[in-house]
Amino acid sequence: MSTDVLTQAIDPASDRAVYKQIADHLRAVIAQGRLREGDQLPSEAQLMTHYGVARMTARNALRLLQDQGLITAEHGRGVYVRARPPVRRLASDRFAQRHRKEGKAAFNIEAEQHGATPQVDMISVTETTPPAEMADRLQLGDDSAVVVRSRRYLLDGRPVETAISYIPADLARGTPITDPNPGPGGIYARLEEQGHTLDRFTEEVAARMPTPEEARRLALPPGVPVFRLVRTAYDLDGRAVEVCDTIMSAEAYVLNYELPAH
Amino acid sequence: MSTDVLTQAIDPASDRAVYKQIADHLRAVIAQGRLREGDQLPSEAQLMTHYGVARMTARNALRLLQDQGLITAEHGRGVYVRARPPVRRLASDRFAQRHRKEGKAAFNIEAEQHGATPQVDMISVTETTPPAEMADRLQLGDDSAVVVRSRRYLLDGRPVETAISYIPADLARGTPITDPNPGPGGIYARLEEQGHTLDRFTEEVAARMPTPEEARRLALPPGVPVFRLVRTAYDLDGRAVEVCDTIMSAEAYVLNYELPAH
DNA sequence: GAGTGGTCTAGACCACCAC
DNA sequence: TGGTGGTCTAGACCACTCT
Repeated sequence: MSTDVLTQAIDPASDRAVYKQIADHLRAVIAQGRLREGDQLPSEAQLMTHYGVARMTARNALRLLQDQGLITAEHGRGVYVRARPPVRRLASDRFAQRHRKEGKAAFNIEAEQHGATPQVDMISVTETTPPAEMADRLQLGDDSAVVVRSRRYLLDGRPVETAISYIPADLARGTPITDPNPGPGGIYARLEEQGHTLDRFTEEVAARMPTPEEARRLALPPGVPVFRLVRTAYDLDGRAVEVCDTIMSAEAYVLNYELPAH
Repeated sequence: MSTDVLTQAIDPASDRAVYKQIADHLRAVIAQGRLREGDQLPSEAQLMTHYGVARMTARNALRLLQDQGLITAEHGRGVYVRARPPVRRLASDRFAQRHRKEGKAAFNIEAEQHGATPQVDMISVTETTPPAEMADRLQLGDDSAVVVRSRRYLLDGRPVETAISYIPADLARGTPITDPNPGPGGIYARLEEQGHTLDRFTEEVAARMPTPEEARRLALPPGVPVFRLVRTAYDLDGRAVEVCDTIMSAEAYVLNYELPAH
């Protein structure tokens, strides 16, 4: 029942709030490895009797740890030390031409390297006018038409990222880019076939707490932030040919970049 | 008193918890711009009377928004829509040699571009053995000596990031790198003076919720994640000459990178 | 002193899970 | 059926801020 990890007592004379002291104890137990990933924490009732506090006080302690991403509560089952998903390291060359030429999209290449099964769902393709932010990045007027490709990526059945691509409509019309499945190599391969050889990408990385909608779509537990990664693809003429707005569980990713020193 | 934003009523027949419905209302009010940055939300007492709920229910609604980083509670004053600090965009060329040659450290260059006053405090320099992770990155044994430089950066008096650098001791001994103030151009300029011309950097970007210690050192309000950015500097021989472990308020930064497409 | 949020108590009923 | 967490009530005392 994991009551055996409850060794410390609280100090009622301390200025520190009781629930924070309890959280400190539990955090230390986890940090020391006395409770590991997937292990069950003492129940709220056990915390109440051990520390001699009301239920709200015990719950507040657990909430603190939950907000820090250390534990998850499962209704009717118990509270557990959070199991971290395997981290995916995104290399800075993941969009290199040599990978496209093998006829594979970046996500699939990457999934295979990890021995995971890639999957894409919630695909939609529409044509509309872009949000102002995306129009700016594409160097287009707000009233220009863009093809919007929205989809969600999964690994082994678990959602890991959502992405929305914006492509100027004049580049996409009449090509497989407007199809839900754009074919081998993905839309970058299709753009290059249209004569828009890709030259470089820029990526903007931000991190924040998810909106409720994002938490739902990515099945995120509380206390897990998301990356927002906005990638712009430029062709050899310097024209922005695509902007991709990606939301990823921050827990599941480490982003790798190379910077020249000169 | 901002009671005027309380227009909606809750639906007691709904399956959705009452506190979540209240949070939804308040979130919508903020999203619509009817409450802006710095504006005060209704007090807990006002929420109780308006929605006809107990105090805990009102507090739970506010806590939800706080965990999402939308509001901050100030003891004795009220609850306010969170004011976002100005975002600093970190360019991928910020460690370029041309900047070092102007005799400035990357942080100072960048602060000036934003018209902010840079400052560094909590500086410490010690010599010790590196944590295993850092020893790996430096391609050193665990028992090798490294010089550890720890410091905190502030803009206009507000902390924005902490950084810990690890430099192989044989590169640092007898140089200003072991001084709290390493001189113009920072430690990268000193390393180059020692013949270790920098060739490239790698950066690893992760994001997560801060530890309590990190939240304290960066004065982070609840609901704000941090970036962890680990940069490794390599000289022309391919030797890792420094690893820098940086923790930054994710709210205050957008990271920009350039990726070649070939 | 009045109003605010922070902490804590002692109960209640509910939904979910495992046995 | 019993244990778990989720929600909610109705109070209490406290620390902090502003006037």
